[in-house]
This record gives sequence, structure tokens and C-alpha cells, in this order.
Amino acid sequence: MVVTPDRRPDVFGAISHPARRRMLDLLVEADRSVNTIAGHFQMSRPAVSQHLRVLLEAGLVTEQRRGRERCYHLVPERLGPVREWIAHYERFWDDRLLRLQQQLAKRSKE
Amino acid sequence: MVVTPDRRPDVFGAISHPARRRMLDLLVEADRSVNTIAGHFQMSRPAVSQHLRVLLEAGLVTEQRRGRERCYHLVPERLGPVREWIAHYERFWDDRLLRLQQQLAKRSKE
DNA sequence: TAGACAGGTAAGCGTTTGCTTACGTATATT
DNA sequence: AATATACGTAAGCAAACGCTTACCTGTCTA
Repeated sequence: MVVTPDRRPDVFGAISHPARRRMLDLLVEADRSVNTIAGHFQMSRPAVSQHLRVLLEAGLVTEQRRGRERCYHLVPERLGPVREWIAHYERFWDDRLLRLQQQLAKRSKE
Repeated sequence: MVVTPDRRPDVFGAISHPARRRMLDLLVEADRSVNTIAGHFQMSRPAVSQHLRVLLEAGLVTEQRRGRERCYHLVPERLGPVREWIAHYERFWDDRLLRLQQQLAKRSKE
């Protein structure tokens, strides 16, 4: 996972681990505490903490202390670089999938 | 870079290294030989070979022997998982960027 | 105020990554 | 046939990853 000169691990590295992608997926639905997140994984809680830190340092999530809990919150805009990079390959997909994606995007706004 | 049970390194791992993403970007324009690709990087040629192998094993490229050269060819469909995953976050982008992306996609088809 | 609970941090350890240099193999050129 | 070219493979090594257990701090609650 490449660390950029400003010591911020890049987003592509952060999402390269399936557990971290699943964590982001969980945070799409709602903000969640560490224990809530850890409940979805078999690894130890410190391991979850460490993954969350990678996401935090990549700017993909923020944390907010609420009492003794720590609530993690998704920052989807930080996925921009991935979205932009993959968009360069847009022309390679067929129209059907493209329309499907657009409809999904449209529907979720309604 | 997580290796899936079938020993095929997953696509997210393969694209987590900036050099490998640049290699894919180069192959969008045209199929290229190893030396042509290596010319764009400062690392040694074997290092380039090793990166290409990661891409090959992830199914993101194919190779074709042409005389003593080896031509690498992009397989953009294999980026599907990335595209699909990022599409889950589609609703978070604003309309302007969405339309821009759609126009780019449309224009490249004309 | 004495636990209990949430969760970060440290240390340690085996594995993987990413690079290098050295070398091997197949094809092309003279 | 001898040599040059293209490129893969092997070995070695430092650094990064990903995980564990042990421990620490801060906040709630009985």
C-alpha cells in the first residue's frame, strides 16, 4: 500500500483489502461504532481498529467520539480518485451495463 | 494484495500500485511490448516484468508472443468488480460530475 | 469509587511486496 | 555459427502488511 509523500496512504491502497471495503460498505448504511463494525468480522478487535486507522488516514472515514464509543462516518468523496480513474475505461463497457448503472444512480436519488 | 483461493490475485490488489495503474493506462492506447512499457518507468526491466505478471495473473492483461517480443494487451472487462463496487457509492456524487462522466462515455463512443 | 465497557497502542512475528543484480532462454541479425 | 536483443526467472533483502496478545486510557454505571 503505497504511502504518498504527505504520509497519507493512498485510497487505492486503502481499498485493496476486502475487509476494508466491507467496512466502507457497512458505513454506507449508517455511522457505526467500532464494536458494531467488529461484529461483522472474525478478526480481533485491534485488527479492526488497525483497518479503521488505514481508512482514517486515507481520509475515507472520520471518527467522532460519543461518550466512550467512537463513531465512524463515511467520507465518500474521497473515493473520487478511484471513480475518476475507472471512468477512463468507461468506453469499454457496453451500453446495457452503463444504462443499468445510470438507473441505479438515478433511482437512489429519488 | 490479497490472493483469492483460486490463486488469482484480486483486481483491487493489482491496481493498488500506481505503477501498475499507469501500465494499464498505457495499454488503453495500444498494445505494447515490455520494453516499450519499461521505457516509461525508472525501475529496472525485471521489476516491470514482475508488475506485468501481477496484472497478468489478475486477468487484467494478456500477453502474446510476437517474435522475441511479448505484446501485452488490456482486458478492460476485468475491471468490472472495481466498477461495480464503486457504483454502490454512485448516489453520493453530485449531478454535475455524473453528467460529465456520462458525456465522456458517450463522446468516446462516437 | 470500584468495576465494567469501549477502544486505542505497543510489541512481536510470520508473510508478502517490491526492488535489485545475476543469469537463463528463445528469437533475430550478421 | 556467433552475437545481440527481448524478456523471463531466481535469489536475496529491506520494508510493509496483517494479525495476534497484552496492556493502557477514558467513560459510564452500580
